[in-house]
Amino acid sequence: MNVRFIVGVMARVSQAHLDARRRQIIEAASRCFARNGFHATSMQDVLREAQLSAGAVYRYFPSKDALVAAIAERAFTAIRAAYEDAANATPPPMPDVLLGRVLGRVLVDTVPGADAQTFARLVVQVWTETLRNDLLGDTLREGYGAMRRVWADLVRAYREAGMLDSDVDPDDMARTLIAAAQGFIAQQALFGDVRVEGLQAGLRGLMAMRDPKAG
Amino acid sequence: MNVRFIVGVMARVSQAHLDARRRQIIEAASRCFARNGFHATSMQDVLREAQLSAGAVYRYFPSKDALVAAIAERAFTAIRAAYEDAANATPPPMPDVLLGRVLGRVLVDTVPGADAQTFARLVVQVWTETLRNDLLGDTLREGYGAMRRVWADLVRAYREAGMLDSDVDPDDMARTLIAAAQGFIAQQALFGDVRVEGLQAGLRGLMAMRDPKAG
DNA sequence: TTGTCAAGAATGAACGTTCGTTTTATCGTT
DNA sequence: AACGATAAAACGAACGTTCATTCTTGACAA
Repeated sequence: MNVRFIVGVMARVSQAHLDARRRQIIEAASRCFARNGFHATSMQDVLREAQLSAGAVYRYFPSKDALVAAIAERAFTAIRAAYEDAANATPPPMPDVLLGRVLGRVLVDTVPGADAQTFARLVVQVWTETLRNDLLGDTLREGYGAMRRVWADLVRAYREAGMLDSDVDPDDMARTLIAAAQGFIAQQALFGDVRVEGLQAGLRGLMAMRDPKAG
Repeated sequence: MNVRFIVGVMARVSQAHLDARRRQIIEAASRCFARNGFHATSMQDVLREAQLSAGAVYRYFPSKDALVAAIAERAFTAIRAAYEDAANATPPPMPDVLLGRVLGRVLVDTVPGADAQTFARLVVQVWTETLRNDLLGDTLREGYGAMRRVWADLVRAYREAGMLDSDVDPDDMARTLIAAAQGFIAQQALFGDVRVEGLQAGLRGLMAMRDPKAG
């Protein structure tokens, strides 16, 4: 018995070909899913978009669910990286700069092939899928929890640097900043006419507010 | 010939009964759709949840799409009313109070039968449906545009009252406030452990920030 | 008040279609 | 020639919807 039977025989096409096919499928499916959602998109739709047959696609992904999971994980990874990179900057940038970096990276850099709105739509579709897929839900909650902790540390750094005149709970403020980012992504998905600079201006406006009735 | 043949005979059951049935179907379907989304929920699921037969449901709604549309419109109406009521208060409340009123009303008052997370999940599902249903998409964009105008006026009122030390574009700031609300709804849907008071604290934290490098 | 009856309300099995997936045949590379 | 990669047809299952039928309601005659 040849050892190659254990480790597998050489593939008939190059690894680069296999990788390219896989990416071709994922990108075509992403476009379909962003457009119509995971469940209103049929495998036939994906096959047509990828210009591939059923047999070809099912060689790379064992099921539609696996394809959905792969695409969701891809989105998770991109978003989490963007959030963490932005938070790692020292000294901590002001919220408008911080969110600008996160959203600039998420909506522009992560998907070179697709436009920002397509990716934003995919993100919203992934949100809904996490509501019914416990595995995806756990992944999302885990990532969100980690992000909240990192950003809460950032809020503490604001206070220590004298940039924040308030004893606000760092976790509350982290959640609020993340909510602003999520809302921006939702608007990008739903309306498509948003600019990161607009959100940044709005945040600076909020930071410039004061209550005349307060001390 | 009796005149009743012209205006139609009396209904065999009371209008109250018909209204109750219709509400029963809508609420059962809302629970299903919030749980699994519009397309991963089968009519059989809805029938089971409503404890009704197919024929009964199809007497009240001509198709699944019509049921989806009715539920989406219902969510639109509730949300738009919450936003506009909050903005009509004079003098304009600070953003934390404003968003607290919107979200308190949207997530608590609008759906007495369902809990806040169920309604939030339904809202996110409606978002994704507007991406593929042009009719719903137009309704959403129309409502969002109206909301932006109302809230931009509110930002102008802030400035005139001396509560906002910035020449920020009112529309940018309106979008940002709405984004915060949308992000909160997303978090309520996805994680379910959010409190409106937390968002309000976070907004007050943002308003208490200042850049030591700036003038 | 009670009994009768037409019509509306509700049922659930069955329909045609489309789904995700599998199987079979062909192509292309080594 | 051999075998993996792809195409294309075909599969059972599940979908939304329909329809022949049964149940229920309420007006009206007695």
